[in-house]
Amino acid sequence: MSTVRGARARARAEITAAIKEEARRRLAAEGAAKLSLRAVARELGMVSSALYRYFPSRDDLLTALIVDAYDAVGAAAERALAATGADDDPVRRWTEVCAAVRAWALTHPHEYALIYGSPVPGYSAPQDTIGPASRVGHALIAVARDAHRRGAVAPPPLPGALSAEADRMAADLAPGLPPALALALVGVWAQLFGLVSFEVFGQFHRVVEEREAFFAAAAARLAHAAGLRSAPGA
Amino acid sequence: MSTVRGARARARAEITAAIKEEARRRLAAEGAAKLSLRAVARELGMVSSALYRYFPSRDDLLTALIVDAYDAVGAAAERALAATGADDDPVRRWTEVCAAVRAWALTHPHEYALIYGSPVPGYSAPQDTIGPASRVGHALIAVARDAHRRGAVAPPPLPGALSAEADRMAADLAPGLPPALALALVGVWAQLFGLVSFEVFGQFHRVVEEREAFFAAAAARLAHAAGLRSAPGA
DNA sequence: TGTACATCAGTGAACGCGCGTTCACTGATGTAC
DNA sequence: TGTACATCAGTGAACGCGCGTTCACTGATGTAC
Repeated sequence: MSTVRGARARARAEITAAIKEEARRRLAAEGAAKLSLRAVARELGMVSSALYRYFPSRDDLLTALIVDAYDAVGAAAERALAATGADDDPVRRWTEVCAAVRAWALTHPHEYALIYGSPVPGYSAPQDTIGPASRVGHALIAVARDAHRRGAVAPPPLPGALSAEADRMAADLAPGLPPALALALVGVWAQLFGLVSFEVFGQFHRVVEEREAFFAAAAARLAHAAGLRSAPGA
Repeated sequence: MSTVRGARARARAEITAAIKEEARRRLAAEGAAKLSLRAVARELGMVSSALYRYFPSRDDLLTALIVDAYDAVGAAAERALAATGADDDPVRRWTEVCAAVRAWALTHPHEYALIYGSPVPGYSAPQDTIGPASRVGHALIAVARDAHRRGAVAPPPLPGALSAEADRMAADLAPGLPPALALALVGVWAQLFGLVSFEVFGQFHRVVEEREAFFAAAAARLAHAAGLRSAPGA
């Protein structure tokens, strides 16, 4: 039972959490490539070798941070999704999920960079990350699925050369949805993170000033580009 | 005269180039955060202190690499632009510029990461980078400008809340073009790099297989999203 | 054309520093009888 | 309930390593007269 565990297990969970918390702080200060076990230990008042009781190596700590970050942004997207009803206007639901992703990214820029920025060289993400990594995408698919159920989607025409690809995408990611919709969703999913990354990474410096309104408008256009329409009954 | 300079100046230029070349190789191996002057020197058979004759510090070397990378991807975009005529189909021109950016990114992933990935922590880009950084954007604007001249643009409607922002963007970035077009261009510019980054950084792993065709279709949709239309005379 | 001097590239040692990881250890906490 | 033992967290020293940057220096190349 995880709820009725001994003092030792409780202490272990608490210290593991404290290590990750401090590591996130170091991430902000130094970046992922320079994240150092010794610095984390020092800040925590521990000796560096003590961390090896919790994480077998630096890379395992990094992996834990990556999984946590994917989970955090995924949870933010899912909360935004859950805060709207399946019968709400699909375009509005879509933009709210997008806005939640953006808000999380702006408040956690270094964790965002960890998962959507340049890959950390020499580090290759293990299998554990692929589930959490797909949560945002699945929240977007959920919006599209509800819209589709209500007949509020009109996906853009599918180029012939991509019809097999689109079939595969639909089967893998969004079973039951039209292949053209699945293909369009993958495209706008990537484009959404282009908007967020440019804002978080500073490319909008002196280019976009009214960032919130700009993003909201762009996200709504992404919804349309994916084929979502404002539903008749909304 | 830079063409008739002495042996010393010529040697200096050559060695500076060799240092940057080796640094780019190290970038691929270690990533920007871990780029080390000593490793570059070692690989070049020099003593590490000798590099200080060429770059006053590690950060200055990084800056030079960043400027070079922006220039390289900008030049690739401009070549693609120049290879098409102002009277060619705007959507085709657009996708060819986009394809050139993608091709450069795929062949220079680490330099791409340097400029469009997570910012290097502790490093802040100086003024010298902002000119080169805008070259891709300006190539895209050039496509839109020619299309506009021929009446082949129909920018999407401008949300009222963004009309001042759009005016400012047009004045700053694309004088003479309709504000709604300027605003849309900034959005699709960011979205283009979302597509490229997801491919280069591995987010398309097991998601997109037919990457070239997928990208071409997405880029063409971006052109439409910005308001470009296939021109009547094309 | 020849000489004296200034400029510059590159050397090698040294500075003070931080890193990941291992290992034998101490002492406290938990478990089984 | 009490005791013996096993488990575990944390210590501190050590390993071998790499880093950026400074500095006084040597010797070659360029410049001025």
